[in-house]
Amino acid sequence: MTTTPVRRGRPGYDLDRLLLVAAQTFTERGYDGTSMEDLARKLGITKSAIYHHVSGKDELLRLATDRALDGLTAAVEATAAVDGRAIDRLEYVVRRSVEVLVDELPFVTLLLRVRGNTAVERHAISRRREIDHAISALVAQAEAQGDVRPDVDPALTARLLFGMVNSLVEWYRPTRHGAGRVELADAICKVAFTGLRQS
Amino acid sequence: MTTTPVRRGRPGYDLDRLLLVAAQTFTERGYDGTSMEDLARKLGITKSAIYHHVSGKDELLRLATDRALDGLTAAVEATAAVDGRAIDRLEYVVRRSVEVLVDELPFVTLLLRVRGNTAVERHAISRRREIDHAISALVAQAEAQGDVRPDVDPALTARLLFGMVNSLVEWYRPTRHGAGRVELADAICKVAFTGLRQS
DNA sequence: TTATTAACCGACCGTTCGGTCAGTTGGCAA
DNA sequence: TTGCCAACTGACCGAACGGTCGGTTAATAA
Repeated sequence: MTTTPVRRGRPGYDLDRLLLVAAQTFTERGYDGTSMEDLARKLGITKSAIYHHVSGKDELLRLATDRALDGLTAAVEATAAVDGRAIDRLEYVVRRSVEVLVDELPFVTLLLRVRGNTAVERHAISRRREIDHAISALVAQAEAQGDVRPDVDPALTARLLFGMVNSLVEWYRPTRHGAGRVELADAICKVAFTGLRQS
Repeated sequence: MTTTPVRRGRPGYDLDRLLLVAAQTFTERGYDGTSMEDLARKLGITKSAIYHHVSGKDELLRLATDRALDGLTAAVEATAAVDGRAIDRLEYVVRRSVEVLVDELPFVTLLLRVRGNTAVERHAISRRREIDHAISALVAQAEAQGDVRPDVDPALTARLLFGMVNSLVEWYRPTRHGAGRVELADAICKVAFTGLRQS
């Protein structure tokens, strides 16, 4: 059981609330387009107060992207525990990924915008690449087992699949309390695995 | 037959070359992350020389995104001339879109990163929305004709389809002279229309 | 040769940026 | 009621930003 740590001193923002606002604003205005003043104004505190919580702007980015990556990594790792054919594990990781995208939308959206111009961004991209490789290997395995179409390169298939899944951050807007999360995953799996054509 | 317009005065960069470097750099470092000095350095000219060609940074963005939008709009409009069922026109517009994405990669990539924080960005998003609506209507029509699966909302289907298509800008890197453009469109159509599952 | 024209240079301006620092505020435990 | 400590403030700094301007360079047309 998790006990709330004893909060001492003057109450105010904790890191979680700060991170959420930072991730949302970085996504909305872009990392470079967001000034520390912008964040401070949204939080209702001064710029220098932010430096009480983090060492600088790039630590905000690091913590926010790490949060998304931790969720996605957990989704991929949970897949290993699923038994069955590779294609079943693939569908499972798609469903888990959709859940993470919805639950951690501001952080995953930010992650998917990162391009690798700073050390923090390169670290995030490196972690993303590991996840992509794991999924790509899963697709290749499913193809070797005869469950994925053999006429398309598995690496390309994996990219198209997660191109579709990740596009979620471009248009999905949360309804109250993540309603329809499962229905969304259902629809994505239907279209991705059996195609949009009526057969 | 197009005649090259008579170039007078001191030779140097023209708008096209400038736009290409601008689009590439905006994509790589982000619009706000790119300074006019950065562009000047890449072009081998001074910052002020850029202002001879354009009125300011945001005009560079406008011209670059317009170029992508003109290509995509042309792809959608060409679809109207195709006869046959709606699903055939849908496949046609996917293929034409892939061509545009490949041919105008730096400009389309930039367009897909734009978020709507300035007037120029909002204009680009507005034009994009028109294109999205046209494609969404096409999917709805194909579903009404019984050629697209009826168990997924057509608007969602359209988003997933072009989520997949547009993801191309995230991983596609040009081979010399656009080789494999058709094969790429083939693979995307296969996966999108009939699914990645071997049936 | 000369006029015309496009392309370009370098110094400069006001503003905003990320970040620093010495001090102040306020809730809680003892 | 006192002492502690996390949370926060406001003034400030050097650097980088987008943009301006008056003048210069190098091609072509006449």
